Amino acid sequence: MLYAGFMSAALPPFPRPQENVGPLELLQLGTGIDEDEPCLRADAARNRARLLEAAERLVAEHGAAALTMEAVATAACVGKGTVFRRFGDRTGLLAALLDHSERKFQAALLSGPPPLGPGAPPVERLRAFGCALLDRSVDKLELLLAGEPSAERRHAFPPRRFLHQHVTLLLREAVPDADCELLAHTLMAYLDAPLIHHLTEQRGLPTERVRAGWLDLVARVTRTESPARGSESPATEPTA
Amino acid sequence: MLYAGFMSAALPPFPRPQENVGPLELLQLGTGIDEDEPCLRADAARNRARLLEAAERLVAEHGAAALTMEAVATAACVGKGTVFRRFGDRTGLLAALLDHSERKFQAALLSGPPPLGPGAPPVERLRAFGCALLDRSVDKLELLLAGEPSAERRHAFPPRRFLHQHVTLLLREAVPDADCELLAHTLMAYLDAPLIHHLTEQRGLPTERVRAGWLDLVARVTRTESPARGSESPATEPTA
DNA sequence: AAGAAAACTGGACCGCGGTCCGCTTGGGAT
DNA sequence: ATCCCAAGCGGACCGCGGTCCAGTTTTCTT
Repeated sequence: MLYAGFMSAALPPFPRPQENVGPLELLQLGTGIDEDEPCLRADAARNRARLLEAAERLVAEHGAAALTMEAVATAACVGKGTVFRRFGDRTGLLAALLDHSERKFQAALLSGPPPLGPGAPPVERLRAFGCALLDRSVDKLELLLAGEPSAERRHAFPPRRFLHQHVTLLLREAVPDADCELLAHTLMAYLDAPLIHHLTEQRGLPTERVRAGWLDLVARVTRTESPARGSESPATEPTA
Repeated sequence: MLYAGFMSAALPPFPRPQENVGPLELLQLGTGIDEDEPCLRADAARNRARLLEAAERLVAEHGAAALTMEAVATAACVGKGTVFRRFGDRTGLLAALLDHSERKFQAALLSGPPPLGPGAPPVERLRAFGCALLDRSVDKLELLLAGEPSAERRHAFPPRRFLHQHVTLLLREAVPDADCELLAHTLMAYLDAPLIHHLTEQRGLPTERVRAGWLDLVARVTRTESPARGSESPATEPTA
């Protein structure tokens, strides 16, 4: 079954899970996450807050992987159906938990100080982007892993699309005659939470090496030179 | 909860799911998939065959995404427990379905004719590798998507590790002074099934463009020149 | 203030992935 | 031929994600 838009082609479980974005084109310039409940009934808003608070507490207590929708509902003194109506599915709930951090990051990209925000040359912004996203991902790794969308939706998820779009734009400035959309996917893939998790937690690489890998990757992809290269050894690779 | 090895740290559901590889070091030189049941009781072997056949039929009939373990068990006239004992979990069953193709591909890499097999210069082998894997992935896309391991296990799965190792080795020949292990992750990420699915089915890119993207990526990562560049336009990018 | 439509609620319900455990069976050893 | 027991078996069982819908609450209209 193919998808026509963002949400599943099948009819949504309820009138509308509310937590999704509008038409696809919107997020091209928007934040990738719609504004906080534009018009939410008083009780609904209260329940939403309760749910988020409960979820946050449960994650802190038992870890994101162990978070169940039912437990959140119970902890918030609310019916299970309410959780799903509000957040669509487990992924949506986890995404909501990440929303704050997400927005902050997006804001920093769009209007923060350089080199992350506008004002610096594109390659420098790319470098900063990767390092910042790396930091953020390490920070929120548990939520990111637990909240990963299914394979079919992964690349269509608004936050990812937003970041991808950002990278694409920077690349177009840096390497105008390349297929920047594809190249952006490559760069984004390097920063994917499951990969970071694998590298840092399973393989035990120091984050410094991962960061150096990003800088090198940007250099290669944009066919520029690494900053500060040649003075230190080129990553020792204690492979196994 | 962190992982100590390949299978979950928790005790396996049965004595041993049988379908996994041995100790991690083994797959460094092995195929990444253990040999066909080295010693399997007659009835067990028969049931295994039945199960695979039934699964294949069900996938052909209803699609891989709709495949349920229970349905496979029923269709094979076998108890549900047997399916899980044999294949560990849904992912394992799907992996078994892909096993044939997997081995063929691995054999081609290890001992097939160049440029895929040994004998060609590393960069050329990388190019061929990507194109071949791309073809294979497009071919088996449905199974690959349906059988994707969970985020935590994804990069630790034997087939992936094997391919990653292969790319790492080629890269070490091509760019000796780079962090080839990380670079290999980047290259592998470009060939990930969910990304290919997104690009070809959701965004509608022609596979030709995706293939060109691979060749360009290899060129950039290895800091070489694209083959046949300059004659055609550099990927038109009909973005929005 | 009253009535009606829309939004929201909660918990019963379903299907599936995965586990458990008492029973069966295959295939050496004697 | 018989015994024995590890390997295998299967289906009852569990928990969770997700759906449904009859009833409730809020808010809009007049």
